[in-house]
Amino acid sequence: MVDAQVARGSNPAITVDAVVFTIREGCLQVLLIRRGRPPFQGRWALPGGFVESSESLDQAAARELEEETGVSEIYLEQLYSFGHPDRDPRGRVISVAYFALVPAKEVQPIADDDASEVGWYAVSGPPPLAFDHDEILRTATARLRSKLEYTTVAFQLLPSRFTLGELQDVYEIILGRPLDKRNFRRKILSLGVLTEWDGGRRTGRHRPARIYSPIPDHADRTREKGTIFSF
Amino acid sequence: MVDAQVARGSNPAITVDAVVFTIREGCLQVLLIRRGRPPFQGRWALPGGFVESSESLDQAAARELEEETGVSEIYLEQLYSFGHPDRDPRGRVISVAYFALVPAKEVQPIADDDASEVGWYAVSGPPPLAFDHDEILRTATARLRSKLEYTTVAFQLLPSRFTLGELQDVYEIILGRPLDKRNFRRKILSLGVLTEWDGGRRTGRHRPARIYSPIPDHADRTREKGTIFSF
DNA sequence: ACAAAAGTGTTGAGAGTACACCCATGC
DNA sequence: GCATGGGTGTACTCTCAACACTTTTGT
Repeated sequence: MVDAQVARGSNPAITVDAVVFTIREGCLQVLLIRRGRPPFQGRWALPGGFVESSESLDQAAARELEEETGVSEIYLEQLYSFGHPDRDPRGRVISVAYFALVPAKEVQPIADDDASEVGWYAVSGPPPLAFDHDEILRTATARLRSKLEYTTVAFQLLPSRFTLGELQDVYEIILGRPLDKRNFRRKILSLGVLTEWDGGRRTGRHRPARIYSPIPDHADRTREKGTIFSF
Repeated sequence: MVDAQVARGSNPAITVDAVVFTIREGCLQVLLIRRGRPPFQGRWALPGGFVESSESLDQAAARELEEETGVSEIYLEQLYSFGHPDRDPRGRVISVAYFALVPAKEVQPIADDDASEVGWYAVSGPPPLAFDHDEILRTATARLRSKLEYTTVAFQLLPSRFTLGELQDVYEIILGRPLDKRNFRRKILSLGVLTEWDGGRRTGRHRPARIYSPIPDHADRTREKGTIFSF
């Protein structure tokens, strides 16, 4: 964030903030940066920044995200806009929040000049956050849980190839409860959006697992009627 | 809209635009105003205006809506933010769109100085709209259809007391297909959010109908698991 | 051999869907 | 008496939920 932009003109400033989720260390985590300047200097905050004049909101969010994570082509969707008049002590700042899902292994957070530190934190116990970012985080978490049940966004938290066991882990972590393995597999496979990859099995300490990947043109299914999932 | 606000400072201007739906003349209609000044002078547009410095986005939307309709306490929810750099020919303007539902009989649109005319138009065949308001309208219509199926927002399109026949008409109009009367009534009543009003029946040309109203603390049910409706 | 994750079917309950007739009133 | 919307029940289908054991590998 650049302070100079806040006060210019009579119009509010517009920022784009991103809630970037991943699954790491067995829990749902969110990407935070430590602020290098006031206000809230030293406080953790969601990555974000001002919208530039030639870019759309989606482009601004994608650019910010690429700056913080080095990754483009990640799942990104607009979440909600936050505009309480006193949410930023510097003046009127409206934040258009986005919500992103990344596979943990493909992302190495990058600290830039505004952010002295970058890190992943468990959503269940985040540090105190700057501005109203705790509210934004709660909103995003609720949206993620909700979308798990009627879309296939969860695939975005995994690499392009994964086993059904890994996928089930993602669901169980986010929903916070165990799921029945047989019902889970039957339902996922019946969606017809996964194909078995015949390049091998996931080898490990135990019985090798089949590897699946989303079918090529699979844009995350949203519900046409009824829920896709209701575990 | 006030032109002067667009260009001030380097920040984008922020507007709040509202997609106000109602059921009228047997179809889903939207409130439009005819623009009294350029750009798009004479073109129909969604009601809206700039956010004032001391108000939140929700408050700005509610204020604009009250100015256009004379009604407060209407159902209003944030829809989406639109920010393509060239969506407004005057310069960078970001619109936070809201979505509102009103009972037709309780609203008498009011023309103000910026709007030479105000009127209801069928969503199925609206006139050409200013800016990207056709995209906003499509987004809002999709959201309304979607929310019909897992919430009870449809109640907001009717007065506080209504018959099940009137409610079914609302669903059929918005979803665009006939519903089975027996299944509809069973499902709505099984939600337990309506109470029969014992002050009388809806008398008319035919057999008098029972009158219901939402139970007092009924905040529109969102789904806990599964869909509430899947007709 | 044993520990650990992979993989596989069936049954019962509940929700959704389809479907047809009588009732009460105004005209 | 007739036209019109109000009001009611049942049978079939399909999806969801609960539940336990065998297989395959690494160590």
